[in-house]
Amino acid sequence: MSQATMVHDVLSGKLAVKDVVTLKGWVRTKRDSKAGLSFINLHDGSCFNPVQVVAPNSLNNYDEDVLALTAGCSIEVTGEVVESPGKGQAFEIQATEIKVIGLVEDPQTYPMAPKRHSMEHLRQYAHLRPRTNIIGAATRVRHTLAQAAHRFFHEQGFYWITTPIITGSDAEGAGEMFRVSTLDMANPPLTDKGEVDFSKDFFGKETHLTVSGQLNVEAYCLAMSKVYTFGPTFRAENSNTSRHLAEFWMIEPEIAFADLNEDAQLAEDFLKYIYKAVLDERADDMEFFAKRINKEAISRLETFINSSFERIDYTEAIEILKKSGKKFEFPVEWGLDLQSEHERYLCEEHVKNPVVVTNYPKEIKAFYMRLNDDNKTVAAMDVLAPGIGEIIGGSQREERLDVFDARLKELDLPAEDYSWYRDLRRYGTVPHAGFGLGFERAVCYATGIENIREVIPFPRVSNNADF
RNA sequence: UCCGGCUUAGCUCAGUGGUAGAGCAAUCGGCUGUUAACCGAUUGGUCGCUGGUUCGAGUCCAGCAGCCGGAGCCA
Repeated sequence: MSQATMVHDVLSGKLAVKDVVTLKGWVRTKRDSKAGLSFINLHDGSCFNPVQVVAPNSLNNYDEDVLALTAGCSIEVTGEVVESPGKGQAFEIQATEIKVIGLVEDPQTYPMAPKRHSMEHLRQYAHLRPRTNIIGAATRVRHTLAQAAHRFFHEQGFYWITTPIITGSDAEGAGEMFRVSTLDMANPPLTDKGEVDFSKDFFGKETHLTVSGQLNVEAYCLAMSKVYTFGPTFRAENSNTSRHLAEFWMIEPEIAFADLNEDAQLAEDFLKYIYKAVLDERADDMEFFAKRINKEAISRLETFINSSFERIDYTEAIEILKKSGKKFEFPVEWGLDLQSEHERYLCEEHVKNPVVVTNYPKEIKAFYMRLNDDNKTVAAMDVLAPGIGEIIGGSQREERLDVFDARLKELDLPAEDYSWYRDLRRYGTVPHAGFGLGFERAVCYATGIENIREVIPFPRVSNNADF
């Protein structure tokens, strides 16, 4: 690939005035001046702002090509970097040559016309929406968060474990699953009992898309000490909200010889690290989000990374909610799970910052969570963020085989389904803990974008797998 | 899955049972080192689909579809 100059190189001042460069990109807007020139705003994804290209009518293809340019056209521009005499940009390109690479077929119906569009409209054009300010900015922030996540773990001595996407385990216990099968659905092989015979299926058993890499990553944790997963996750739940996707990316660190406190500290350090990276590296995009999406987009991240998370025991949280004097739609009672409205009160009104709620009643939490000494609660935590709700769910895992087996029995789960997971408790077991972070929710929090479908390139939700 | 709402021009939306509207975009013209410029004009419609009520339905009713918001589930 040729070392093409990017818009970012020009606007950042990396290039010297009078350097002759060739830029390739897409037209965002064009303004013609009868003074004998046109102004073209060109973007190529390398940064938030487009570069202004000044096209004089002395160009030999000015009338036929330059005047015909509309939003979305792709062009190649050669010209000199100059200081801009106009307001709004320090540098611009004085074009000496403009080549049209691709015109827009019908400017009137081009879906990304230079005007305000609704998010629903952009979603219907998921293949064209990355050309817009907001999706471009969200894409860069998403990238920065992903890179920062890997960098954080790497610097802390974690190993990235790629856990399987297709799972033969029906014990992940985190929700409805998508089946993976090569059987002929119209005419499947049947057992004597008349049920579908999955022993004839591709893997010789029933398989699904993973709902969590946690159980697998625990195995690597109990050998490599500090590990994490970062990959796609699938939930076949018919949940229709701005916070859920059928396909999303999850980050799940797991640390050995650690308890819930260290887990919560890890979550805090991690979130602060990735959000600091966004503030440091994507100032241009964040400025846009603060201006157009959420006025507090930048300030709340600054507050976030400069204050320590409040930690509240579940039992304490119940007391706070009871004493709040607020009228809640759902009851507040020890033993009941916290509802969205309760979580929102805790982090948005009571603390006004992210809050870690710990030690939930065992009845409302998963089988693998470690039983506390009170025999009533488990060492679980939720990190709640204002505006998003639950951004992280984690726990210390039950490492004691006898306690784990008792818990399985209590929940009527067959021990044979957990044979390899039990092995981890039979051979050199150690206390360990981890959490799951919904990556898209983290992107929502960073950008202030409210709907999770805007922060993943091609969202998959029930009834919609277009593109 | 449940509750509520919406569906009218390329887009965003007005529209009181009686001739289909605006802004933006697009096109044309004017003006201008312009900044999602400004001024003027023009083009653009099976009012989501099916049925019903009515002399008459974009408007009222029913069904269906799609989308949006909230809830549940969760990350």
